[in-house]
Amino acid sequence: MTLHKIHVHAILGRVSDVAEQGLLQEWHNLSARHAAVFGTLECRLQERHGLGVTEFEALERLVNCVIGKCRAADLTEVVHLSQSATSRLVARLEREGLVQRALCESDRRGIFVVVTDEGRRRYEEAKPTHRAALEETLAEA
Amino acid sequence: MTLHKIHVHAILGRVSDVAEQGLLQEWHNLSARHAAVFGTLECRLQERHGLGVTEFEALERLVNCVIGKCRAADLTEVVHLSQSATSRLVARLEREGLVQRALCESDRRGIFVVVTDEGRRRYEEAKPTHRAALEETLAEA
DNA sequence: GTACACTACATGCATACGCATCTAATGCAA
DNA sequence: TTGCATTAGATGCGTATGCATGTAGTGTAC
Repeated sequence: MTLHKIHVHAILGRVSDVAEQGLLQEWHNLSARHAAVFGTLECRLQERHGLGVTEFEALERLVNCVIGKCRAADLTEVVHLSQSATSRLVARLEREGLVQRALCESDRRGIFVVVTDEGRRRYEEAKPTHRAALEETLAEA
Repeated sequence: MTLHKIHVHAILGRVSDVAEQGLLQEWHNLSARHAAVFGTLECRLQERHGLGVTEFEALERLVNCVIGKCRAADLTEVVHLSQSATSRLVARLEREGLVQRALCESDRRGIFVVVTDEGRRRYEEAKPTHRAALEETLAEA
């Protein structure tokens, strides 16, 4: 191996190290940022409105549906949770009277999740808290 | 209220709506991005190395300490978990032989968490998987 | 129509989490 | 020194999570 090749290796090594450090930094930023925002949201929504972040996001999705209902599977994408966790999330929301399960006539395996008036009320109540927390935690970076 | 003031209100209303939508979008991007990266990391590290994401990040912190040990509280910041969750994380790592708890002479309330040789080995083994997953999931956005 | 693969959602189970609390060590003040 | 507030970490408890699986409805191939 020539001296030249050794130098090339050393340089390529450093280049990939730099790239790796960049990725690592990006991931740590993302992670820290997410933890800060999610943590604040969870805390504020819980203490002031008795809602978890995922409960709130699910309600938001439902309220923004013109028909006020959507399939359980649609909620799964919104909350970034597993299918089973989403199922239990809907169960919690139903237990608190914020949504109702409705049969889906066109595909009787599925269900519609429907916001109740109480659900809309709780969502609208919590919305300013949610937005304020976002502004506070996202602005600072 | 004059017509002028009504217009100003309408404009300010739209301005704050736009700002709100921007924040919302930013949060949803952050959330989706985090879920994608974390989910992939968790999956790959678990199936190929039997490590969770937080276990890996804790090991990384320990290995990068020149002295190979740090206080339990230091790990809490790295993993973005509660103090109690960190305590149990250390317990899991210890049960698997990847770290050891050591008395901290200067402050006998605290402990040092020390990586074992096995811990270093498992970390170095998993590192390429971790980096590849980061590259894959962070590059695409 | 029957059989079979597939999909939507529910649920048992093991595990990880946060909160509240406990224990032990520290440090400061009277 | 004694007393008390504070801090580091461990742990009991209730809850949320994911995985694997169960149940029921759909759609297709024969």
